[in-house]
Parts: sequence; structure tokens; C-alpha cells
Amino acid sequence: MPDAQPLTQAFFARPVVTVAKELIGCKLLFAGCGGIIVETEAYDHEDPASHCYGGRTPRNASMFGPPGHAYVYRSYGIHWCLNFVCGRLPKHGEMASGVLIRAIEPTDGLELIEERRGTRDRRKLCSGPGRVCQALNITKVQDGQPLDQPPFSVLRRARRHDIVIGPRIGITRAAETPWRFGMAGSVFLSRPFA
DNA sequence: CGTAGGATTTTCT
DNA sequence: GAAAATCCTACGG
Repeated sequence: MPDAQPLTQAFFARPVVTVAKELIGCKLLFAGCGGIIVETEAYDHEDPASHCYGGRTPRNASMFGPPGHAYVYRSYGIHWCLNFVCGRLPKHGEMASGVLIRAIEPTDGLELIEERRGTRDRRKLCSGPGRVCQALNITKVQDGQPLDQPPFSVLRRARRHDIVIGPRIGITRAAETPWRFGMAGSVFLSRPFA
């Protein structure tokens, strides 16, 4: 079997909903720690729930940069959350989009992940956007970094998976938009789908 | 099983 | 001043 193929920036330079779906089953690694992506959410420039909806600010500047890079933001003043910057139309300039990485199934660097998370409960290690960043030690330092270069790598999925779809979590505006995607049957989701 | 409150940065009103 | 793309702990049924 050949090694899993790293996804290049071209993979991310497409419509954000497409990328969010195709990321399910892909593998995210950061400095030797990571696992299979099992839950994502899409956010785009026409979306009242997105950080980029109101235009560029110091916090969301990375989302207005090139696709295939990280956007890391502080959530509720406490946690870090990781997004993959996705496609936008250059002619529109001030548009941006991103995929929030909500949960992964940890497979690599388990010992280090358990230490950072303070638990050995497999289902609580990386099941939630704040947990993912704590487990992989991703912080503001990674904001704007390219996803196709170390210490990041995102590997193409080994096979297709059934996808479940639902409304996004923790938002009030555009709360009905079904842009949350998950791997069917996974026990590593942040929350079950309806 | 459920609900409630606190921690604390960034943005907007 | 309040809300936010969250998580943890405590306490009640």
C-alpha cells in the first residue's frame, strides 16, 4: 500500500461546503499527534454565523488570506479552535470561508494527547473543537500557518465514509443551516446527530 | 440522565 | 455591557 497522500492547498481552494464534507475521513497530524477527522462545520462569507461575515478584523485576518492555511481563534476567552481556510473568489476580495475542525478520532501520539487533556477516556480526548486544539497543542501561534507543511499535514482519506448532516452547534444566527458534517456511526463526535 | 454556572478574550452595541 | 463557532464541574432526578 502506498503512503497516504498529503492534501495540497488546491484541495482547500474550493467551495467550503464541499471541502467540509470531503475532510471527513481524512487524517490531521500536527507534530506527530492527531487522527481521523470525524466532524466538521462550514462557515462562509454570506453566513451571519461566520466570523468573516462582518468583514476583516485583527482576529479573523487569516480567513482573508490564501486557502490551505490555518485560522485559529480564541473561543469564549478560554479555548482555541482550528479552522482550515477554504476557497473564495479573488475578484470579490473581502470574502472568506473556513472549515471548523470539531472532532477527530485520535490515532497518533496518544500518550502525549492524554497528558495534555488530563484524561485517558478515548471519547473525550478530541471530541470538540476546543479539545482538538488542547490535544494537539494548537494555539494562536499556528494562526496563518500553511496546512501542507510541517508541523501540519492533512492526509487524503483512505476510503469514502457515509456522512451525516445537521445544523451547526453553539450558534444563534443561521442556526438552521445544515452545515455540520459527521462520519456516520463514529463514537468520537462532539455530540450526536439528530 | 439532565441543567446551571463560571472561566475570560474579542467583537459589537 | 453583553454575547460568543466551549468545556468543566457540581448538583438534582
